[in-house]
Amino acid sequence: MAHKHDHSQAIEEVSSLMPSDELLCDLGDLFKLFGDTTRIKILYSLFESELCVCAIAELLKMEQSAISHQLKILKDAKLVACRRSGRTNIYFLADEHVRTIIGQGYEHLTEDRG
Amino acid sequence: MAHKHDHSQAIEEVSSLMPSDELLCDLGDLFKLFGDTTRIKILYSLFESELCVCAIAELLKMEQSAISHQLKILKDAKLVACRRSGRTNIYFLADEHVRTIIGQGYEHLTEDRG
DNA sequence: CTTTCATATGAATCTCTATTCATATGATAC
DNA sequence: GTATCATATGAATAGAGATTCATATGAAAG
Repeated sequence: MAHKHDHSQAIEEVSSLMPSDELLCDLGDLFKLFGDTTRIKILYSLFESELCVCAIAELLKMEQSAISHQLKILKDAKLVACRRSGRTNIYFLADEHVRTIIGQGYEHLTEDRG
Repeated sequence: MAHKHDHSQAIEEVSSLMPSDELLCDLGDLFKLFGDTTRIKILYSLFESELCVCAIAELLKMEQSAISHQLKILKDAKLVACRRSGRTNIYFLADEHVRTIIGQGYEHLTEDRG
């Protein structure tokens, strides 16, 4: 903490531009949702059409329980929502930011460097 | 895995639109980098000016070692880079997508719902 | 060359979290 | 009602990862 060379000026400048700790924390939590391959796959699978739980499980070749747990996380974060249809729960994207955020990441990965 | 109701058609449609497993995995890894408050703060602090390690540590009120570890992760991912200046290492953003991706998350959090 | 400063790094710890297993809930069919 | 299907959920496990501590490296000053 006690450093010898001074950078208090730079720190002051940057400090004044930094968002609140709460917002920065929320930002981290938001991106954490996208930071898991299973959740990314689930979100991507809902890009074009709504799907029931077992369709997603079959598509991703994963257990139904694992998918349900992740869907709950995404639902709590309001990134997906669902509606009942008979015995099945149909999930769909609930936030258009999902597309743009994943799209930006996609661009970053597929874009030629330059 | 063996479900009784059929959704093979929906699965086929979605399957054909899904990116490769490798890309989806890379996407998850990319967002994982933004899914940590410390790394978000580091990246944000580099938005306006380059900074040395101990300036970041002082700014975030964290130990120098913790910052160094996270900077290594960000550097390995090519999101930041650094240059020597005497005894200090000056870090700076190495990828403009950092701004846009964080910006999208910021918009999502601060935008009025509607 | 020795000392000091700035940073990097390896190991250990601790926390967080994704998955699995077992089971509960909720809805339809019979 | 009972049986079956679809989903949700709690507990346990296991793996990943963030921080700390101690120490190593690397550069400049003396």
